[in-house]
Amino acid sequence: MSQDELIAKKLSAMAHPARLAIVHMLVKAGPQGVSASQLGGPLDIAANALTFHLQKLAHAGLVESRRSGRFVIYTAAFDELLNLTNYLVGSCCVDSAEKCGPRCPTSEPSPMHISTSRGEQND
Amino acid sequence: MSQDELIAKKLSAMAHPARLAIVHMLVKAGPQGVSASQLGGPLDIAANALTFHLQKLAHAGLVESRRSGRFVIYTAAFDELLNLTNYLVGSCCVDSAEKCGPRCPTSEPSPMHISTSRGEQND
DNA sequence: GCTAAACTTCAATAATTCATGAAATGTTGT
DNA sequence: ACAACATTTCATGAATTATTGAAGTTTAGC
Repeated sequence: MSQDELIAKKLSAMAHPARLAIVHMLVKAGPQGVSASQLGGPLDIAANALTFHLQKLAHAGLVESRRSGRFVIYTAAFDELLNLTNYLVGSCCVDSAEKCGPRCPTSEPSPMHISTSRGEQND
Repeated sequence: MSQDELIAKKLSAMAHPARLAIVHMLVKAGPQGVSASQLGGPLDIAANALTFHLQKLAHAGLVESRRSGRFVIYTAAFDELLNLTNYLVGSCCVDSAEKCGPRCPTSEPSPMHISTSRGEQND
């Protein structure tokens, strides 16, 4: 899977209002995570639909899950999310830096520039 | 259109390898932009397919176009892209900041936090 | 073991998206 | 006006994605 295909898959996973809201809740919640039912309640998503969406996000590597009693706790995959955002604007105007204005995201070092130790995912 | 729907639309627009490659080329090119044929050539996309993809991106507000002679020059909508990336990780662990680690993207101010003067888009 | 709760799987349908070929539009130069 | 180039529009079919209802699995408590 090419880099672009991998990134497109992640974007595609988030390109749905329900899933975006899920990711947002998980990002807000931080590393402690949120159980599936805690997500489904406020967002008003049926249980099976919730599973569908969470699996899509998990398959794209954007969320992780662990079991805790009868609950399944989901957490955002922060590294992957940061990778993603960095990719989107991380190479602004490399072909013509001198023509880019002061708001260019690469004009000053950003804390977004992190590297993970993960290899490429093989579907 | 809700905030989530608007963001989902933008993500959806980029959730395709060809469109992602287009955005990447435009971001790399900076404000000067690139003509449609200059995009289509290297990416090996048929002219009509290219139009399809560019329109999807334009409709999501991620690219802008202007005519220059017989060419149509496309540029990335940098503000919108930055808005987008900021949205994705901009509210990390607001519900439990103390439990988030040092890599939390909100743990130090980021140059990504910009505000635009644009109102909400009404489709 | 039984029951309820939390979650997942399955199956069918509806809706959207993408690729392709053919035709049309707009622009430049002769 | 004409020819060539750049881009867009239109129409079709294939493929993917989302929604819904029903049934199945795992865990905790009695």
